[in-house]
Amino acid sequence: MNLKQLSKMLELSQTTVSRALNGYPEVSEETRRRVMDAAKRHGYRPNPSARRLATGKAGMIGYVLPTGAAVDIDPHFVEFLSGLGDYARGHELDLVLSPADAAEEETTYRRVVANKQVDALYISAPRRADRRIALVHQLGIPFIVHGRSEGLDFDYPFIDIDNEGAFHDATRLFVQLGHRRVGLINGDDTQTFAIFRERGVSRALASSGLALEPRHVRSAVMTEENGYRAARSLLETADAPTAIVCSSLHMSLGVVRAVRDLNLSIPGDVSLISHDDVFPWLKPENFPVPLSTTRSSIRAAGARVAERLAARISGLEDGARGEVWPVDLVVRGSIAGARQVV
Amino acid sequence: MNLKQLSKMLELSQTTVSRALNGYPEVSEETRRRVMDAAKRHGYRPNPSARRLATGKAGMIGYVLPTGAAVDIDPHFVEFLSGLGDYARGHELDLVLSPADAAEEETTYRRVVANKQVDALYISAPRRADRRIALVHQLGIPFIVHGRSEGLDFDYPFIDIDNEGAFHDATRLFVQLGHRRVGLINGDDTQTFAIFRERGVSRALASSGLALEPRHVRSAVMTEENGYRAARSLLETADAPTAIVCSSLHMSLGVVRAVRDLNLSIPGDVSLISHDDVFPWLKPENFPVPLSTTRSSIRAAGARVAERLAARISGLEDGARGEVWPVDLVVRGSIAGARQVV
DNA sequence: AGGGCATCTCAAAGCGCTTTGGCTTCTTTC
DNA sequence: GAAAGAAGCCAAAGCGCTTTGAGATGCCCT
Repeated sequence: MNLKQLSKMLELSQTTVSRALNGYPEVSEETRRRVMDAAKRHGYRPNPSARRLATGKAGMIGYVLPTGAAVDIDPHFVEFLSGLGDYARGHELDLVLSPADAAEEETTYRRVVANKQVDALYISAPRRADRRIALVHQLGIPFIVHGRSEGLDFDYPFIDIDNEGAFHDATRLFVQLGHRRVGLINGDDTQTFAIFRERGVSRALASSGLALEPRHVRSAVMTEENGYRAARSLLETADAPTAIVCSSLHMSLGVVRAVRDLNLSIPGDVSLISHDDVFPWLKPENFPVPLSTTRSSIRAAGARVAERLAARISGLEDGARGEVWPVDLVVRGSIAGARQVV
Repeated sequence: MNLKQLSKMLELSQTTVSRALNGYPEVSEETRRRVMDAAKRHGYRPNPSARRLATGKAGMIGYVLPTGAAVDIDPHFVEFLSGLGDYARGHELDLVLSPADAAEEETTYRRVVANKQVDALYISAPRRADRRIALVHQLGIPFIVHGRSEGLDFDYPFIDIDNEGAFHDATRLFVQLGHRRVGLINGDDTQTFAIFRERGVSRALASSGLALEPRHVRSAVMTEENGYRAARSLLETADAPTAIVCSSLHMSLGVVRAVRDLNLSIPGDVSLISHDDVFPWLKPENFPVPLSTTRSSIRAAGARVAERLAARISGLEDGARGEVWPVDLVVRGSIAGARQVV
């Protein structure tokens, strides 16, 4: 059943039927009702390919998925996706994933935009002065950044959590508990979120006259293994930190293992606060010692990104508003006062 | 630059240019070369929306993403996706994710197919007599199932790992080591993979005159927390199993925690073999006691699914061939002989 | 009564591609 | 040398929608 048939059936022109269906004002209410009814009764649904060719609108949002033999998609992605889905279903908004490896990323963005495959796209895990943001901004397609990038000479819409604030607060708590040597096990430090987190730790220490020693900082892709390595190398030194802020739960698994391997204990020898993106499959309260965390649901962020993307597509939102979400600091058993205040 | 302009420029008809570009035979080699050159030089790329309207081909593969407030996307998905991406990039094959909650799943499949949004789709995590498979089969769109479903009255193309064989072999090893009470901590037992795994354990026990006691079986969504619960309830009984086969690494994290909480040890009191889908962020060799595993890369499966999907789209593959991949059994420190052979 | 103005409807022109059917021109065959 | 066939190209008709520009129709006002 296509528009032609439907309009013939109604003895109206395609124009009128199309307008009635799409809510244009130049159609009488009666006609509109009649058309709507018939459409519903016959299960008429406009062919998206045709509509798309005519309007240039795709009805989909896009994401260029970084892939590559040496690239692993982060498990955070799956939770973010759950959130996107939460909004997208019920809005008949589909998501197009365009895999691209780093070398062809720009080409892929250009292709996706030039082909009008999607109406809007989002960018995640931005780095400093992220080129993708600049590119997409310049290409003029609606977009939202999940996270932030510094060093760009224009504003752009984003949603991010207060990484700096979170890690600042976590660190301040350590300081209040008497810790003077605080370590940071961070994610990949080319990413903005990691930069902000380090900044938060630094700032909190600084306001108590302390400093974040470079030798107390580690950063790497957030896997259990890297968490283990980082923790070991941090804890095996002479003036090891007595408290650690860690960027992910997966890394924290490694930290816990390292602490145990070194015959130390949490929180007796080392206090630990981890960031928690809220995964269903791994919860900080279920760690051997329940983990204190800075918590922010990445799933909620996904839903919000989808919502704003939809708003931008339909013109309800424009401008470059950035949204920064506060982060909860949840205290559990993994922290204690410093053994001896120096 | 569109076809019209390009053909005008070449002083050829659109027909000829189109044919030259798409490799039809009724174009002279010289003309083809000329066209190809011009196309490349001017960066001409056919508009996919137009092509799509004309041909009905979308150039994308689809996946109906189960979502819902109570539904969490499994982290396995992200690794599978990495695999899909491995193949898809370089083939300019995009993936369309259509989120749908359980109640609307069928509608969504119908919509996706009716709209010709994708040329093929895949289905994962099938259940017994999976209705999605029946639906998609009936709708006549090319598809591949990742996993298998039993109780369907037709054949269909799939790729799956030998879940039964894997868990059979793991269990047989336990039996050979003298274990007589083997427990199973399984994933959601409405899913086929879980059914196969249980079957594998049963069969191995049976061939030694043993039986898989229902009270030694647990099944739930594969999270750390559920692993913990399952292990505790299994190990706190009088005739607790001395060896456990577990369906996922995340669950195994919980098992390890439970064992420790009960002041037991691995492999002293309990031997453990886990299935490992090969996640970059969590590796069995890095468990407190390195975990023996049945190993199969879900990422590789993703790549293979994409490859076969592409083949089916282009008509290189048809029929209902099922592919079953063998699973490695990797022995590490988490298993030992039974303390006392009864 | 007739000009002016809404209001509602329509025919037709795109959107940019593929594909059908037909038309030349050239080669082959007997 | 005519018939047959092949090779190479083209005009035009879709694909199914949106949107432009214009044409009816009815109503009000002077």
